[in-house]
Amino acid sequence: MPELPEVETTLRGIEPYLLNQTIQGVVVRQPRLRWPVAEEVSALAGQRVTGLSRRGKYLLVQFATGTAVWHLGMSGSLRLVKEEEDPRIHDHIDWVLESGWILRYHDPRRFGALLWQPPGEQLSQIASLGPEPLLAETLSGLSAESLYQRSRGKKQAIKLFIMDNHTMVGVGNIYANESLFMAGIRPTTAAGKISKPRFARLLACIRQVLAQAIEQGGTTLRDFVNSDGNPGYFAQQLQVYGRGGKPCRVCEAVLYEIRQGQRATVYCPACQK
DNA sequence: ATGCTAACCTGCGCGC
DNA sequence: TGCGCGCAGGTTAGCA
Repeated sequence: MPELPEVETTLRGIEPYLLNQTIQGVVVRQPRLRWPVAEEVSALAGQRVTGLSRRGKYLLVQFATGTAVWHLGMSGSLRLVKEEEDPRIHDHIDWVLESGWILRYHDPRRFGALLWQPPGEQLSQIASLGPEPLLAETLSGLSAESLYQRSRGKKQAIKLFIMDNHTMVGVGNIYANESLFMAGIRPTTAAGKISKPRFARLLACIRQVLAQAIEQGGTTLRDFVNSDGNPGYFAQQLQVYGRGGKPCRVCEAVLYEIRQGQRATVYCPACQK
């Protein structure tokens, strides 16, 4: 479920509850996630959260002894609940805080993960990530120029190219569809055939779509909830995602739905060339 | 390297 | 109503 905006929404929501808090206890009801829940996490009692950040779709929670690295997979969510609230099905992990709040991880499909990164080390999953789309170009190195260079000779469809975490992080299926619509680019076009000006436009659209989605608290299709348990509101602004067969909101043409890389792609045959 | 597929897992909606 | 199928915000391993 969560793409960059949902992870960012989660980060902003949990940060005030977690920063400088001491972990009182950890409960792992189901350790079998995408990878087994890191052993080190169970030993966090007594340790204080010194910082929180996001890298791509990963949430990083820092302690003096290392960093807990959370990924929400397709259906994961983190929320704050009061200590007396009973866990429900698929509530796999609790961090009990000294404040009386519990950070509770819920994930029906269990594609998420909770890993541990020792100080000075970097997990392979983090190390291989491409640039952050919302960082200033001077900091991230992501630019129309870099995308143009990276894509030369590639036959891979542009949609798969921008969803590839080596190209840039955070762009999942919803926002790839939406960004390409906004940019007027057909998702099946070979990345290697996109001109530099079109990459400039596409990158601007990706940034705008992600930023707007963050402002709206993310997109809730089924189960995404923020740290308060509330949905995000960006779904109301989706132009193409989930709208195959319906009329384009701009030109009324019937939106096409196809499959790319086992994922639904929706586009307007008239607006996107 | 590139590019594609299958796989991990649960739940839901649809057609029969 | 019940059952089987296909689909769902992600990522990686493995193959040609």
